[in-house]
Amino acid sequence: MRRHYITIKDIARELAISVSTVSRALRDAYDVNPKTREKVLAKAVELNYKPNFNAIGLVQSQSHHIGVLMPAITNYYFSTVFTGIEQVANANGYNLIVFITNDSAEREQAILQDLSLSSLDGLLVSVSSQADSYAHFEELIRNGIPVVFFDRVADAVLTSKVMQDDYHGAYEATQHLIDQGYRRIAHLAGPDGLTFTHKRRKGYEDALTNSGLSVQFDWIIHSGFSQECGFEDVARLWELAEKPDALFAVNDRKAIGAMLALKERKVQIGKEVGVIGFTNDPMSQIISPTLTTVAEPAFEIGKISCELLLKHMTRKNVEAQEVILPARLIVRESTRR
Amino acid sequence: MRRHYITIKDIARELAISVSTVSRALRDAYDVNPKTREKVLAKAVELNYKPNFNAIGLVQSQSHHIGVLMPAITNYYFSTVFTGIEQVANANGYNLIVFITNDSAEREQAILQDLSLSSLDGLLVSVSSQADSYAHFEELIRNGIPVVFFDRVADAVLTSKVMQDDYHGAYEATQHLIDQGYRRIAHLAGPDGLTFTHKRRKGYEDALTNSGLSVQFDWIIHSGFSQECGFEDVARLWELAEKPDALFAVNDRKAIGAMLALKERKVQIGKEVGVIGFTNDPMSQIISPTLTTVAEPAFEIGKISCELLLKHMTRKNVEAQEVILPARLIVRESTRR
DNA sequence: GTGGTTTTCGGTAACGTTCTCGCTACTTTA
DNA sequence: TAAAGTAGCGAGAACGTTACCGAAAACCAC
Repeated sequence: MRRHYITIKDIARELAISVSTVSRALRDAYDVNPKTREKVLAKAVELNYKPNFNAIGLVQSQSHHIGVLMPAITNYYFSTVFTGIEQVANANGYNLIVFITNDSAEREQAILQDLSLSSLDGLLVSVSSQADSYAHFEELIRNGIPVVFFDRVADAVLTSKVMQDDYHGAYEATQHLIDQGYRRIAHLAGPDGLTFTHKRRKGYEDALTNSGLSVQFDWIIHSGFSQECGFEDVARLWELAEKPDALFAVNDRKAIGAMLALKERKVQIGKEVGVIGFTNDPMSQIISPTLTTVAEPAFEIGKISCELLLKHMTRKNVEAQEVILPARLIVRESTRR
Repeated sequence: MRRHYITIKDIARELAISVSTVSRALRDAYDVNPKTREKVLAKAVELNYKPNFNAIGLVQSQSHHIGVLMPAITNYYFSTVFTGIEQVANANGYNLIVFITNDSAEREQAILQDLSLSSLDGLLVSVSSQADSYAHFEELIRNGIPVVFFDRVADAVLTSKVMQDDYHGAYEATQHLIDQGYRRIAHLAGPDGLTFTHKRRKGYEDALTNSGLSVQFDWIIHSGFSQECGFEDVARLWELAEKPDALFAVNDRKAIGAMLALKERKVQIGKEVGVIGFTNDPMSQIISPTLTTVAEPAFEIGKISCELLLKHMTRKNVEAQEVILPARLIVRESTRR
């Protein structure tokens, strides 16, 4: 199992100089003659020297690794956020270690439990929807490993957070439905434990009351994020005596599930019942009628999260900040009468 | 930047025993009294000891990291493969380091160039479509770092590969079109450089000739994987004097782009022109008419790739093998007349 | 009891790198 | 021309852990 690679000792021996000098030459050229530096660099290329990050990490107590902990990667939003993270991390010479929780609180706990403090310089997190304890994150931060939350944030933890404008996005979405003449607007909400679930619900409720419409609690259904959940939510709503004439879903997948359920009931989407989602998943342009939605700047969120984390990692005592990026209403056919 | 954590030295000091004993007790209990082992374990929990993987990696010359190098992660196929990889890696105590090439050969080269040999125990790869040189992979393998290819494999490199049955999947897809009575079948093919592009094209061509149909070269268009490419390909095909009456696309996104182009031209999909894709992207069930496709076992491919890599990593001289998983035709509306 | 095993433990080197400090030799200054 | 400064380099310790080997202690059989 043991392998031997070219080390700075090999370079030193071949050039008959000390390892200290080689080490200095390879990094930055202070206290080293330009000529020797050239020689070292040339020899390093010749021998195809690659630094041993374990050794560097050991002596500097850092790893050049950033952790990314999130519920899933098989959907548009998370994979796009991740791509943004990757771009920034890579440009700054950091590698990404990915942990997928499958939206399970136990899994999240287990991952954080096993996490070696020495193997990560920082952590980007979107919490699972059933998470109940955030002690592990606080422990990480206490131990000098910065944590930045994105999208699904843990309010209680004092650190930087990056998210879209959930409240105003939801408000605008609901307002748009009202403007289109819909009056009995239901909300297919997300899991109860998440911050943005509440923000989006609040935006929905405020838009209703500000227009003089009452909030009807049996038109608000909390469930998961999947297409199936949206489908089932409609089934429940359509058992009510007074059915809604519009649906505001917490995300596009749920909205799509809802649309499929409406189609099954031969309900004309748009004309009879308006549907609006959240995310701007590419699917929203594929389904017919095309889905009105609130676009989240996923790629930007990834980039900014990572940039913020790097700031926390390199500078000391950067104070925690909340970055809220604007969400944008995109009107399509599903809310056109 | 320096941090201090609990080490085995701390445990040894508190228990007044040697670090060697602590080290043995924490790993596996040979040469250590069960009682002392218990004491060590208890103290480790009490002090919240976390092993330093840099130090372990340094002395054992391994990292407990597996690299995953792929063109993108923002699509159904790759993100699902990745989830499969993650499941196996995690179950075996390995972390995943992700590299995204954005399907750029230069980017891929740069990543491999910078790769520290000590920071990875193995690598899973899906090559970029413009890749021209595979020397870096061979160098890795020579240096004792196993490489396993999945989906987009590099034929020339002698190592294990995992893929779906591209040839038979394409053959079956084309045969299905023929069985449905389509006769002028075009192929929206993938980039020319990739192995599976050729396999799928071969399957398509063989199915045609075996049914006595001729292969018409202006009905075969090679382009990228995106929806836009599919859209443009149809535009080109519809300029021809003799238009096709069916389209076999190399993947679902392209098929969907093609469907959008057909809809724009008021062509009735299924009835007038059949369309079939490849992948079984969830979008294929959302679009209407729903898209007939060839399902790839993406999750399985991820799992098996990682299992195979682990085998190469742990056992010596495991011989390279090619695993080909069956692809499954799923008939939907887009090929129903 | 004596000699020989076996069990259990500790000392020390090693992994590849950086870091601190001190030394030499050359250059500058008065 | 001597004193002072500076550029360039090397020796050795340190980072946290495992691996190897030898020694002490406990056990066993006769």
